[in-house]
Amino acid sequence: MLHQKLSNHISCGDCAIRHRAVCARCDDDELAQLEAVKFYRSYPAGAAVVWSGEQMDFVASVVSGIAALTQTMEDGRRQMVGLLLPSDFVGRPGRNQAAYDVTATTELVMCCFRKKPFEQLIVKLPHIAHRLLEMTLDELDAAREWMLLLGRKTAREKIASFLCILARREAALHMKSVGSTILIELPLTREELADYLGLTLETVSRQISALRREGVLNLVGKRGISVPDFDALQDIAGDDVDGAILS
Amino acid sequence: MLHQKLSNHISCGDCAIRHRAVCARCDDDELAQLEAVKFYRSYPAGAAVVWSGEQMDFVASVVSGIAALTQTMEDGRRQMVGLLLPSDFVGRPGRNQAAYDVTATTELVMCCFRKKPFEQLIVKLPHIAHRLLEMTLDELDAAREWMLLLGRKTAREKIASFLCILARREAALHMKSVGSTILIELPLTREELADYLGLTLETVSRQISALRREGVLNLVGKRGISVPDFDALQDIAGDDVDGAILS
DNA sequence: CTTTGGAGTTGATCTGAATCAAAGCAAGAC
DNA sequence: GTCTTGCTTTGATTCAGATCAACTCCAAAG
Repeated sequence: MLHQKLSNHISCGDCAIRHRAVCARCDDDELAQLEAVKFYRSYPAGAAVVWSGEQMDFVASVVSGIAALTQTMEDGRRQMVGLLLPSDFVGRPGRNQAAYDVTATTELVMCCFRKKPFEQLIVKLPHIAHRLLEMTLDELDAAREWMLLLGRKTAREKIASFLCILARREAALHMKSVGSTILIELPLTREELADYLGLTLETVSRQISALRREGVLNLVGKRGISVPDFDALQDIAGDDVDGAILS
Repeated sequence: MLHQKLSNHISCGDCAIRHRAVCARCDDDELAQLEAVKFYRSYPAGAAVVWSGEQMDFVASVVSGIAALTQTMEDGRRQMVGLLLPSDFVGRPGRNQAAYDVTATTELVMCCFRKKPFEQLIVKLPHIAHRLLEMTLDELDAAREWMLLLGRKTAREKIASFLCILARREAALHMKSVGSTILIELPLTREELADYLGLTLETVSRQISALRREGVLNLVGKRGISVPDFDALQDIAGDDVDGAILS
């Protein structure tokens, strides 16, 4: 990695961007500058953050909760093009209009920076630009992985792939190995899932049911899914596992 | 834009990256440093530049010709995830292995930089990182546009969308308005087109034939396509035209 | 010239996912 | 309690695009 491994050596605790996106190398003075243009916003589940084409005078980092980027065609067909998890970045420096609909799919807290001063800071503090580049490249890789899913995978594989991603994340968060049973909390409704995977909500429901019948997963309420055998799921996902890149 | 509008104030003429990707703000000394780690490579149409997972000790910029990024599943299903046009950037600073198969779809010339020294230059010359960020964000937007195409558009719309992109590019290159008849030279075979659009080559062929029968386009040889009425094509593509973002 | 082979087209058939339609199920409102 | 209401599941049917299979075209090789 260009950047030293992310660390929490700056104690602040409440704002992901200070930890991850921006500040791993900030000194106190620089931090103070960021601090000056920072503010928080929170949204209830389902709320819109901005609509595509609207003025957007801030950039932001997700602190907690999950936000979705979606594109919509005139006739109503929708495609989710990004899922923003804590520490992910929203908004494009140098652009004034939102390029996508941004909505909160769960309760959401974002740490925002007014755009003008943030852009000035990018120029003044080169390591912020580096970190942004690093993050953008990661998003680009994720988007390309998703293109393979959208273009070539079957409904069954799409569902399995998505659950695999959530499961890996879950395992990483709790520092557990992916061996034992993993409990996933779906952050999306069936319809949102369909919009993410390029399917209809009926197909999503059917495929989840099919996997349940086969014992690959168990439903825990409506949003919970437990995966007893992660390898089986990964197998169904059809992912090119050796494609894991070591940075 | 973060960066001042791209200009050719540095006269070199033979290398896109010096014009566009990197050097719009370089002074002579900085240019010399870039020059020292630069070399050219050319590939015939169809040649592989690198395979996914291989060691890749350089980054590069396309000078002329077109390269494709593709992902492949174990069973052979392929999805193209990027089309690199002149001045586009290949390779990720900080990563040693290629993440995708990179192949030349036409005769291709690339301007390469050895990776280690290039990475040092990124740190030393902040505006290079800015320009890379700018380019990566553009690619991310393009990828997300493509996700909508792959997930939600019909075969007919996919073909029309792709031709629209080529036509717009063609019109921009020749500084012509998109009003009159545009002649497009397809840089891909039907099979590559299918891999790009998430279709089979038969469907691609059928849809092109259908558009020809309807008079939306004319075939000129095998690779040439003329579009008498660009608006009609754009209409079929179903693009959200008002989504055009002003930077 | 003929042969060969790669690229493209076209046709017949099949199938996975969409569409249309009807229940089921839980949580909150009243 | 029972009535909404939003989300989800399930079933029947349809259809766009995949698959399988010929066939055409053209350029390069012999």
